[in-house]
Amino acid sequence: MTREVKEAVTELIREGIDRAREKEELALCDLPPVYLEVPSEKQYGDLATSIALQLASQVKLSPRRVAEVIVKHIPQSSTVSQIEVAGPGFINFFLTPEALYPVLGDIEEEGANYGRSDSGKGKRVLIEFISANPTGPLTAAHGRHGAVGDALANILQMVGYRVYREYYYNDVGHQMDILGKSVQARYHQLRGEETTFPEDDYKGNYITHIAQEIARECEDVKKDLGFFRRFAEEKLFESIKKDLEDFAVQFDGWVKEKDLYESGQLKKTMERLKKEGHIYEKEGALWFRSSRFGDEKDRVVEKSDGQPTYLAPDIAYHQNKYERGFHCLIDILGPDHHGYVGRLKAAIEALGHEKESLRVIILQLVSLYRGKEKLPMSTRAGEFITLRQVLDEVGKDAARFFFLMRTTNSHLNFDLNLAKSQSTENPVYYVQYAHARICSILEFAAERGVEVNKVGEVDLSLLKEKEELEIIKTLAQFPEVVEGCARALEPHGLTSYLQELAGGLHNYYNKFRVIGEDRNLSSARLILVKAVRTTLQNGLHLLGISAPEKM
RNA sequence: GCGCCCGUAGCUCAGUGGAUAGAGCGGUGGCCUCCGGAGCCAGAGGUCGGAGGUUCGAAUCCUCUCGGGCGCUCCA
Repeated sequence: MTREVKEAVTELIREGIDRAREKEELALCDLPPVYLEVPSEKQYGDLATSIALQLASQVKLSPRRVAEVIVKHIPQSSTVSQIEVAGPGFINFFLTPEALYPVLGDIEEEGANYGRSDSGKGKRVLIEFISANPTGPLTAAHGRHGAVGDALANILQMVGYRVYREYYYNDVGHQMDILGKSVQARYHQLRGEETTFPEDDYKGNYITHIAQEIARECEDVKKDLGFFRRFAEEKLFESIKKDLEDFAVQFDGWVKEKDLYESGQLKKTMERLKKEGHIYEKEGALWFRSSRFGDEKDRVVEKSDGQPTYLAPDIAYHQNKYERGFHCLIDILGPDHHGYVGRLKAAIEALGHEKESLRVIILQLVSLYRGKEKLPMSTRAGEFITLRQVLDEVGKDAARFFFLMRTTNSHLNFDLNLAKSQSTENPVYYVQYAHARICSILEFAAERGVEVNKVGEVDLSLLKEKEELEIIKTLAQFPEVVEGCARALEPHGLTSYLQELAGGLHNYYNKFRVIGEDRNLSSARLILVKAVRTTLQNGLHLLGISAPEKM
């Protein structure tokens, strides 16, 4: 509901309470804040408050009695048509159509900005996601990270944060060595030469493809391990960037581990921790005293062979984020990294930052299905479905919608057959179809010479069908839905909202004609469906999904 | 053994301490002379894994327990 309406109703409730107090019908000392909610079911009205239940014990009356007393003293108003006391003591408000119509004007005026707010107050946020190392192609699981990270960034921008999207990867160290050795061994094998594969080698077909490419294109190059490693990294990164581009996932910055060594950031950060007494030596290794900051035990940051562990550059990286002026960090990590959160938070606290300034989303696993059949997902064994395969098979829009449909902390079952099917079962088409349908209505209006007017030129009070008012109420909720998604760092609320809005439109379309004999009525209804179209567009845009005019 | 996530309709899942726990799909029965049937409508389907507790009120919070997943390394 719009803020204006909510404020008006809240004011009515306060007035009701005040008057009851003056007449000494409520012995009240302390008034808690009055909250309004949108009731779970339509029969309970458009807005409701549980204030009477909260006050009951204080004023020593039954909750229902408190509600009745308050309602008795609420003055008449043009926004509210009916007030009821229901259930254990809820006060339910039914809004007048006149209170709803202004939403249509707001949407027309704000257009692509409908749903925007400034609640983020321009605060700078760095959101880091995917951050897959270039040791193989992006998998379907990375697809979920990409979809969630990108959509979340869009949503946060919409509510007034300044958002920076970043991808971090390790381009030095053990894993990259194994990558180089895997390609090298495969290359020698292709040439029929004797070779040994490293332990834990990467086994995917892409290793062979890279080796073949080297055999084809790099006849005269000196081929030491460094060469294989660099070549593989470059090739894999090219393909990662291409995948992201086709998946419409944007990044503002790329940070590689090597940068942290070369800029001195790693050294600087470690020295600061040492100086402040957060690092100690034991058994030839350097340990970070993370247990002092709530981690379950201390962690090695430099191994006894002098090499840093994975944690060290990661601490330096996060410190670097703060030094660049970001004081609100979001990391999206896989469930295999949840044990990592404690030490990371310990580190940022040791470096003088608020623990709460880092929010970590643990994004649960993706299981791919083809109908009933579960598909294998093992990076090491080289048996996995790549993001590229998903994109080729179901397309960007369906893939993104499916990745976004669930809460981040529950496992996602992704049925490729379902995502691919252009049928009623597939929610992404359901939503897009509503958009295309409205475009088609507008086209029809143009053919018939029905003018598409502005809100001010139309008699909106002709919109009095129950379905029309329901749609307007749904439209009015959009800004709050976006706000809620931002607050919870959960984009999935938007997918269900869009399904609901599309459902309202389809239902309406089947029951009523937008373009009919009555010109004035047609004009009013055109305003309504245009507002639905704008809102669908805005919602889909936030999710990175297209809003096609024809399908 | 310890930590995190999940357990809600046949299936996939929503549900920020509030009302008779919702939606989509599937299954059943209807709706195309009509702006796009990739659509709509109607009815069926539940001991919210289980047991205690907290309070005016618990799917939601706490404790225990059972099932599934993922971690628990001087790996990344």
